[in-house]
Amino acid sequence: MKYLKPWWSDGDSLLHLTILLSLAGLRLDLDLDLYLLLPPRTLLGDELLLPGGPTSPAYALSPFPASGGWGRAELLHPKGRERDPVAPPEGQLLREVRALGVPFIPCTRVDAWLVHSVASGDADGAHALLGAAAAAASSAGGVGAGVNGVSQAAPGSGGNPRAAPSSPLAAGEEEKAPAEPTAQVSDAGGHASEEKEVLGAVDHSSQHEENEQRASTQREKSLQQKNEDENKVADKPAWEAEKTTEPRNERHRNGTDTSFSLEDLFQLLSSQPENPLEGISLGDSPLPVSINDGVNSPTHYNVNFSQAISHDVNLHEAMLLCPDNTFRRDPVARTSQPQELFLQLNSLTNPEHTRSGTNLTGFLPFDNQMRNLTNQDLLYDLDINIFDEINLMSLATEGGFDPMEVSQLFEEPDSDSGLSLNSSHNSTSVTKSNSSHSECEGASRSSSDLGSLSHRDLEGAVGGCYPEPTKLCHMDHRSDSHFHEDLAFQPVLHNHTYHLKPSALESTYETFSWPGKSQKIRHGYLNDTDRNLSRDERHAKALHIPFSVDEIVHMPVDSFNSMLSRYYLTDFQVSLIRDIRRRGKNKVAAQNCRRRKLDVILNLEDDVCNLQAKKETLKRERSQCHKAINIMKQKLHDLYHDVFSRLRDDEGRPVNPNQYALQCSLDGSVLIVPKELVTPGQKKENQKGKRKSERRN
DNA sequence: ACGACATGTCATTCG
DNA sequence: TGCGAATGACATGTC
Repeated sequence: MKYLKPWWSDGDSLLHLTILLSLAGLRLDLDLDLYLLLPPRTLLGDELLLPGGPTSPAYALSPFPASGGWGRAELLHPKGRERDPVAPPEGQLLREVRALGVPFIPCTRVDAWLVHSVASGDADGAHALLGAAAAAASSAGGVGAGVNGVSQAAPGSGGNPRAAPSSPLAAGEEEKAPAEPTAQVSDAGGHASEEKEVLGAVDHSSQHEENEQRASTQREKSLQQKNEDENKVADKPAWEAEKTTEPRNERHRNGTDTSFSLEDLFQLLSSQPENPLEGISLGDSPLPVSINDGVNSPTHYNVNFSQAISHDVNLHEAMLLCPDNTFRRDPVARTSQPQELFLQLNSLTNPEHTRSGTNLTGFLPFDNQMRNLTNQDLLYDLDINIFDEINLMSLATEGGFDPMEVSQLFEEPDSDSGLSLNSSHNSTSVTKSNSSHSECEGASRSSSDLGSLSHRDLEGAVGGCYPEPTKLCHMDHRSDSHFHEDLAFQPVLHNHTYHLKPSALESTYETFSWPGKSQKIRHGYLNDTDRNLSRDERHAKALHIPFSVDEIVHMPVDSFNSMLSRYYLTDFQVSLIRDIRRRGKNKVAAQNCRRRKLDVILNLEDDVCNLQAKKETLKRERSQCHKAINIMKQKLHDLYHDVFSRLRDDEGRPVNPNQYALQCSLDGSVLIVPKELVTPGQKKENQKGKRKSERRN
């Protein structure tokens, strides 16, 4: 446990709760479900306890921290509300919310949590959550000056909360004055020192025990101060603050107004459609809050929502896979989002009012609205895009895709359905997260279905979320509604895809055409991931073929045929799979063929070289042989003449070599034979040798 | 702009 | 007859 020492120590006003959320930390932990339970009448001087809080405040808000603590960020009530080191059941948490009458701040994904609550049957808890929201909305009077003041009070953020990590440090100078009873709005000057202190308290785990003791002591002190302030506030009705004509921000600045309605909060939220929290500067001073959730009696306390609320926590951004969602990116759309979000909230609480055009100020009491709600209403209205994605997924798995539909889908550049090639991947990740889903108490009655899927098989599949054959067959027999209900929990589960780059969904718009010679992929629409995929891989992905291309191509024919028979595949999918297999095999064959051809060419070239070398060698050998032969012949010729020069006839005269020849007999004897008697062959040889010797001479 | 080269694909043949 | 391998021919992308 870590105690965050408050940066106000005057203790004469209601507590200005500022939870310093590290923007960077939140960006890194966007899947954290953050709830801020802000106990009423928490006094200034109370210490902020972040159960299970590790080193980072943002991380400490995780509902499932590694330490096992219950990641609620709450103020320890001076009256001694004991922290609960053990994670309470979800329903208990919701009941606590309702019992306390405190608002929940829709940080990161509390709305997703709401879906989870509804889906898990905890309608009461969902109502409690919605109650606070609806109560705030019901009193909405438009975006007031206070809201604007808050929004304008974030010069350091530059309108981009992500770009202003230092904005919490840039809170107003006025807040440094301990005499200020309440924090001022619009002071973007800095809680620098305070935050440093807080962060320091968090980071130095070695001082943990010391901090805890100090916290305990200070809680006792603050308890007295809080009771005093509580009495002061109790004397001032909540509506009184509303009566004043003084601009809210001015009132805040002057410290004369210590109330801040949840309406203000939701006006802030609704004024920022893209990110309900975007316009709230971390440097904003605490806003006095007057809470009336429509269920419990009004309570008053001050919180610094500006710092308690995190950025980058819009449900659409956190849950859906639409990083390039025009809903968020389009500046024009942004301007229209406040009402849209508000209307969504309205429709959430009472769809009929929305349809009938009830304005924002015409809300029925929350309880009346909520009684008319069903879980399906809630699920439907929470985010229709989720079901768009689900429907398309089920279409792929159950009915297959019509080529024209697929083509139309992919060629629609303005499509904002969220269904994309990446979304299918996303579905995979969502499916994988069912394990964590099942960890949630009462999470889902169908989690076992999806949770039983083989991840190993899914990982290799091109199409993303596909079960094993037997599981798929089972799923096919389920009703659509059931299937959708299962998948409806996806947004509630941890979805880590919102860090995708805006280009991640560009592949959605890839031109899809059936394989053909004239086909040309418009790579401009492909993201880096899909650009690396082959055409067949993209097609298989688009048609949600539940096998990887490698499997399709390299699988033995028997396994391949049995696989096709085991899966419910459309003719279109089967045709594509067979084409993929054919093309894949032919591609390999072509590669092998070219490799062999190249090898043959190389071998032939080697043969040529070898033969040429051999030819040269033979030439040399032949030349050497000729030389040797000539030498021998010359020696024979010389010997011949030498022999004749020594020969004498019977009369002692030299023998004429032109008239006689030497002839070797078989027994080794040498005879002098007249040339007339020499055989023709011997004669020719003798003549040849004679001519050669003459030429040589 | 052009050619060389690599690669994928189709059509066809062959075993 | 079906299938896979092999291969020529063509198209396309890249350098």
